[in-house]
Amino acid sequence: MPRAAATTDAFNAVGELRRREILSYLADRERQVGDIVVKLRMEQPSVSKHLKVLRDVGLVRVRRSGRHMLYRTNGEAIRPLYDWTKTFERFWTHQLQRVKERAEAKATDSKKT
Amino acid sequence: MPRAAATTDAFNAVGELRRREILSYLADRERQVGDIVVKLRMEQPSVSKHLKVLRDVGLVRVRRSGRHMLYRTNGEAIRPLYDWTKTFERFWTHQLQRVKERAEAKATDSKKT
DNA sequence: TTGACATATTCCTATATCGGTATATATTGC
DNA sequence: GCAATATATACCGATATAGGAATATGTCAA
Repeated sequence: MPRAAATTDAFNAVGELRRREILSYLADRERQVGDIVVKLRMEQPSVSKHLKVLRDVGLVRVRRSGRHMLYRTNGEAIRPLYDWTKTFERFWTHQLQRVKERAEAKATDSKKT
Repeated sequence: MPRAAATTDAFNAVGELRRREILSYLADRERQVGDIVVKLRMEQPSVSKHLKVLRDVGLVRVRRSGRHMLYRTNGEAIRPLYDWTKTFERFWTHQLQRVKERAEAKATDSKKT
């Protein structure tokens, strides 16, 4: 059994580097497919296919404008990923805490000497 | 060409639901493989294989203790994922902002009437 | 209507899984 | 050393890709 279809799971969809690049590129503003092709230097069919996956999983939105299709990132769909990763936040904030404490301890030592 | 190997990319490794479950389970404390098997109701070989992927990509750490292997989540390795998702944070914070503003506007309206 | 442009879809191939079963490799206690 | 326990690895089958090339679909402009 292979992995769950990318079109089913945002985590999975984002597992592909190219798709992350596309999402970042489409975060700022609407872009047409051709812009992605040029900017990210990918084949047009490849871009269309990635966009389909992202659309199916709700990570991007589209609207037609004449001959063009304008895509943009649906940032809110990334929130579940953010929330999940955030449950591990203590791992690095504690790390910073420790670094900070050590620095302070050192500063105190310096004063003593 | 299939997707980049899961052992190469933490995003990809985390694209698998079972592995996310394992990571969450191993976040609190060290656990031996058998515990994961029982808790998450997975076949032992399956767990070992997922753990190998997670190990290869640095998402978990191991140490041997007698006959057991003790695994724990390396939370810091999740930080890059957190950082990436966080670049989209404005999408939902702005959303909240708007909700808040609308609520305030409504409150003001009520006062007026 | 026709041609040009923009995007989507289809077909093909190679490959990376995932789960399951069987087996191999520790490590401990007797 | 040997049985028992814990974990890892090997092998198999089914399937979901990802990219490339070719083609289909859709839309505008003349």
